[in-house]
Amino acid sequence: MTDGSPRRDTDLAPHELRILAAVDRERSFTAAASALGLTQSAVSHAVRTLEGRLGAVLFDRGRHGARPTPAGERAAAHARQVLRLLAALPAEVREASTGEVTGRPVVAAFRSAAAQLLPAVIAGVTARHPGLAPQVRIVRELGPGTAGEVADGRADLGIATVDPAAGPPPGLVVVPLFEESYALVHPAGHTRPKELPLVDWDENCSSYTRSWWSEQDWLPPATIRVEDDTVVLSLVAQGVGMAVVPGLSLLGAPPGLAVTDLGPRPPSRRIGYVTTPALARTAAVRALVRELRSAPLPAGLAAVQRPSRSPS
Amino acid sequence: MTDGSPRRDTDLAPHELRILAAVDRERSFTAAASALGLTQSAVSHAVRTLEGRLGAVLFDRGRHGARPTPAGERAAAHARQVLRLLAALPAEVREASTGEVTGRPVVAAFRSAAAQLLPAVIAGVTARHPGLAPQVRIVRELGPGTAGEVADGRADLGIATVDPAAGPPPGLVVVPLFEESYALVHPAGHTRPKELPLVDWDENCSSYTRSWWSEQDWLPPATIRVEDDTVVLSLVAQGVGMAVVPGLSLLGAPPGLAVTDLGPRPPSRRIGYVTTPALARTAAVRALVRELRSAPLPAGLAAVQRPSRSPS
DNA sequence: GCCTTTCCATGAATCCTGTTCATGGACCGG
DNA sequence: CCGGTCCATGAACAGGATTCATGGAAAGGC
Repeated sequence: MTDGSPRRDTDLAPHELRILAAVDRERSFTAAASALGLTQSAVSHAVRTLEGRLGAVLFDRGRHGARPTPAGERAAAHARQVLRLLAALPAEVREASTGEVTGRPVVAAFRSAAAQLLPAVIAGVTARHPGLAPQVRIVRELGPGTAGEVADGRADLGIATVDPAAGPPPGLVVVPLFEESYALVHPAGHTRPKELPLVDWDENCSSYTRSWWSEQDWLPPATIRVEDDTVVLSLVAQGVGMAVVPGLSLLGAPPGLAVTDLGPRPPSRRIGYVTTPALARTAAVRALVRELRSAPLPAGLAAVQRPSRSPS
Repeated sequence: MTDGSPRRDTDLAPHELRILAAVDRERSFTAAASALGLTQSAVSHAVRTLEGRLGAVLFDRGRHGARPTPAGERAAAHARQVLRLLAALPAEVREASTGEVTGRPVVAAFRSAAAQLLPAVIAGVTARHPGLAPQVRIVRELGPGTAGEVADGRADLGIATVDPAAGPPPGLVVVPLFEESYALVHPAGHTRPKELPLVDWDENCSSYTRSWWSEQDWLPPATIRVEDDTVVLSLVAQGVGMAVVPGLSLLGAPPGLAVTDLGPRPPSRRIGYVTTPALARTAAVRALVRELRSAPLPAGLAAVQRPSRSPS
């Protein structure tokens, strides 16, 4: 049932996958070639034969370079996933043979998590496994966000906000780890913070706070939208407005801020990790997840009950 | 960034992974070779270079063949995963490029929906996607009903009656599609149908008609309960009683029946589809849902306003 | 013990194919 | 109209995967 494609001769070799990914990223054959240390001709030939084998045009060639078609995008994303898994293999073998955990897993995280959560995790995991050198990749939690990074093979592990209502995206494993409450920040010393405009930022998936807002009789007089939660905080610190921000964003906030609880049932969001089933079994990712679980919680975070594994 | 492990010379090619998997499975170089249509020598060479590249002994060679070491087992398991992922790539590209959807999705539906609603959908979707072969599974809408089939992984898509009051069950997506009115059926030519006993059936979740009944001053003299709506109709056709049935059940009714409207505000129920978030993203399920939406409405059904998608 | 069988190992030869080289064509901006 | 910048293409090259033809080692039969 999973089948359905006519058996082609050969399957795609790693270097072909790499070419695919490079062209997709660089949007140009020549750029991809030089990025890979190859000739433009090699890339051209490779893409050509690939397209023949897959029976689809993968890139629209034009004067402006090579734009991936929908098929090309899918192919490149899939290729990156395969490459990622492939890259994990040597480390796996090494771990099984010498018991040593190695590798350079890429962790994608949104800014505040990378800043407040990951340092302890990275420190802990490298202390435990000297051969492990995690790479952190900061990604805005917009659109596909960190989960998209994992899905597209650009990361092994993603730290993401988890919407418990939405099911996991296909092919990904999502596990909630922490629950994080939002709090009200306003300029220290301001007498009536509620009369200030609300400062919000793009990444703040307002769905987490929406239900809370709907229960309030208070509506902010205006909304200022900025790019980043750090900008939010500095604006608030300068007295421009107030904001409702999650706990992680508050850590490392500039001075001049006052924080007010949002009552007994503040809005909250969940933070967890995202990976693929295959990568979840690798020693490197397991070590990272274990460290994430055992790392000391920053203030404002609460561990989420660990769901017991249901027998399949 | 696309990188992941300390730079080895080359990374493992698919045929090497295949050899790894085959030797692990066959526990013999020669057997693996013949299974792959290769020479024993080729396998030997390949394993040798692999071991060199990975820096670990993968198989214990002995008189009885080749036994995988722990490292070899991990390597083979990982290799199989990579191969599986790799195998999925062509189908994915094909789907994205030609829009050709393949697969054998299972659709669970209650009888009348399967009989009146699905034929057009199946016909339409297979016409549009020759590679798609949906399976219909008729389920009595009792207890967990079609939603239960989806929740238990026995179906990809369920056609269910939707109670707008009840929230969606955890882990499922429920989307209403049609509104269907109930009507009164009675034997054709009967002078006083309201004096006949009411024929009802198990699946008829009376909650949809209850509020209507409570507004009537008319109460049927007796109730006959049967198993199935087709039985209801044939009993009514034989003059045994009258019944209040939804529009879908009326289609394809036996002759000898008269249908009477139940006034300006007849009881009604909603029919929609049920699936999981993950399945909702698959091309097969999406194609089916699209077809459900665009299929011509059988008489007696009205489309439900399509709720707009909230941004994530 | 010898001989046979069944494993895997190994070096040289072969064939395949990925890559480069050296072009050519299409298009855009001065 | 002329560089400049893309990608395409055919022929030549080079590297490596595979085969061929061996050899060594161990186990079982006699």
